[in-house]
Amino acid sequence: MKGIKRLAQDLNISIGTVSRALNGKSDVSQETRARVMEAAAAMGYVPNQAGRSLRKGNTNAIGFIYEGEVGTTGHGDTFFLGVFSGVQDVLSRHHLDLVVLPCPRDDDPTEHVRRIMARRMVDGLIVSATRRKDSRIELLNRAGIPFVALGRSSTPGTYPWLDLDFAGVAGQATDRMVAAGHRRIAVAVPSNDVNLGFVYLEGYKQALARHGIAFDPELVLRVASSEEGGYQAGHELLSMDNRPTAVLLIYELMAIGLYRRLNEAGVRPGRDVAVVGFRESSLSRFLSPTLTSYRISLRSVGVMLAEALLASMPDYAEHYPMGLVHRVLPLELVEGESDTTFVSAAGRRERDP
Amino acid sequence: MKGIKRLAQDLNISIGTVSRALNGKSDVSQETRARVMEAAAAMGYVPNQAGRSLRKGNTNAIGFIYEGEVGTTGHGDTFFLGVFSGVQDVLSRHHLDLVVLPCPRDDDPTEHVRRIMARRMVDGLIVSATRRKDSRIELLNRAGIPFVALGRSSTPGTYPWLDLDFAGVAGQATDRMVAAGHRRIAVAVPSNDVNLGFVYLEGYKQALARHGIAFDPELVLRVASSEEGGYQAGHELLSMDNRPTAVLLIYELMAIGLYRRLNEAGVRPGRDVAVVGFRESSLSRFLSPTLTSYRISLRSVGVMLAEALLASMPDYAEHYPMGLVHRVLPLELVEGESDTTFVSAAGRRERDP
DNA sequence: GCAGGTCCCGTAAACGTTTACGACGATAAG
DNA sequence: CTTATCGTCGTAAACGTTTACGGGACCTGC
Repeated sequence: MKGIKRLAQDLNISIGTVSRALNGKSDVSQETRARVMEAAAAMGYVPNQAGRSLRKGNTNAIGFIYEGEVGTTGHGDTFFLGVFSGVQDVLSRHHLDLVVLPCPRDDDPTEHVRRIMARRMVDGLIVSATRRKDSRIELLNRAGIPFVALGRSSTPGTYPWLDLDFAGVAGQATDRMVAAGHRRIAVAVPSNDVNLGFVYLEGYKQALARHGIAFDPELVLRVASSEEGGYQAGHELLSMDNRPTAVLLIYELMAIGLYRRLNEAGVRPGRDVAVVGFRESSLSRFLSPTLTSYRISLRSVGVMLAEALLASMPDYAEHYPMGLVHRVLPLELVEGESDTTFVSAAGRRERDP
Repeated sequence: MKGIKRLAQDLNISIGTVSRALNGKSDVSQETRARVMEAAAAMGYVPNQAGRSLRKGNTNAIGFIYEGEVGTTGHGDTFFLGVFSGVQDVLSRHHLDLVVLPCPRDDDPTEHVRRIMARRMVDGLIVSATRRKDSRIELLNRAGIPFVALGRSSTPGTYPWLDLDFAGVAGQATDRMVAAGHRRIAVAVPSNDVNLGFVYLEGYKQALARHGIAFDPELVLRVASSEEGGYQAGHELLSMDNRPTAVLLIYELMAIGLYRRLNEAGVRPGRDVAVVGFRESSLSRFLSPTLTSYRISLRSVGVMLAEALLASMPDYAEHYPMGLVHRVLPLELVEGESDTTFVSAAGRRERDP
């Protein structure tokens, strides 16, 4: 005999009472509750999840959907572990498990979500790398499964989402470059249709418009969000006849490849070309020149994602009275040498034409 | 009405027959089997996992235990996503899910495993970052839960494990350095008691012994496996009175910090100091100088981990007739500039003392 | 015509929980 | 003393599946 039945037998109590005692229901005396708790602790009793799920219709698990393929997410491969960590911090407080559900690379993302839903293996979902028009969101909306999106989408519906302020950051970075005297500013964005690339480009365009600079499509470098992509971006940069004097990277890791390509060509990053990147890690300050970048704590992103999700789930909403979360998270500027050195150089160039 | 019952009702068949048809049991006619299959596909029936788990006593899920904290694993934070990807590739073929179970950072790892086992939420486990003496393994061994360890451990028991050949790699790298004329070779290993650090150091020591070079404990740099740790290693290196001419890094990412620290001091990596690192990513070849490193496909590590685990699980062993896996995976040398340039420099130094 | 075998299929129990419902005793109110 | 109220607890059904068991229909060979 196992589980709650064993516990009940040992204590000469009915299993119903044991269950009520463990779940903190009101109709059980203080004394028996104490006895049950003690006995449960003694035998290391942990409720069987399958039995509970079957009866209650939930699973005590939250799914995290991402795409395992490097470079397709617009983040590269170091992004998610930090986020997982934050998500798990919150979930563990509620005895919820994190189920990571990478979309197999030969599978259609929409079909992936459909299967997950059908199996009813999670109570809620975190879906990342949202596309500009995302049929997964449509699907989840119709199904009524609680979920939160990391990254906005133009797909309508009342669901919580979080996003990094890539528009703002692209705008600020552009402002910063313009203020330093740059006129031709290149921008490296993911080559796929992930939404953040679009958002990022918008911020860049609007900033250009503010400063009366015409948008030149040639300056948009569509590459992978990796070292490789950075190298590629450097390559394209160097091959332009009217070479840009600054370049914005959407992902920090790209700086490694970009630096290399520029150095190969004898072009010094931070001096001949200003570089700005995004995303947290200690990487930026160990590059040479140190990278000016916009930082955000990935763990905190994970924490907020989890909180936004729980806030939208009836069973947990009381702990997270934040309603429907639509939040754009700001990033923090960390000045490095990769563009500040250039400021004077650009200034000089401006001063004596 | 839902699930299999609904299906049975629609077809005027008993639910038992429907279940048998779906599960490919023998005692069901070809005709009814076809009808059931068709109807199931039509209504998009997917068996309820909770019901099935309760009855069968399994969960169709595999857990992956790792420690979320950056720097404590000996790998840093980009390691696992690649491995996950490979694991998932194999699991999805068997309709198994991957449940990622990061050990909360304020939690005891052993207690973490104990809880997971008690909840019976997975059919098998992959446990990473094994310690030299690992009580988690002891626990799992006693409980008889199928698991595979990534990284050997001195804890006894008959369980499958995989390991990267850090001993061999440290030995080869040392040989290589000695052949290039180096005598004082520093080595950077994780500051915690993760087993691979120990293994790595052993390979290094044995290689030294082969060449008749005395082991100098001062040359062992115990730092975090991160950019930061690399910087720290560089710092310690520079502060030595009799400075080593070569340094082995256990983790590629450390090279970034090391390079920076050396450059700050006007010491050129690859020329004044030879550097060798480990682990796959495109990082190595985008550093300057390109890093000589030992490479392995993380995805393939994941694939092998999953296969080794399934081979030890009765229900899946038939597909993976490999028995109990004890395998040390070799890494492949990728020559870069970070030590080859030095070969001649060291040679010169050797030649005219 | 009868024993034995084969092929399908239905019945019902079981997995471990939660929870609606009712029962019991004790106490309080009338 | 009766009746209502309250606090506590046991009973049993339900969640969706799988599977051991048995039974009916049909065929075979004597």
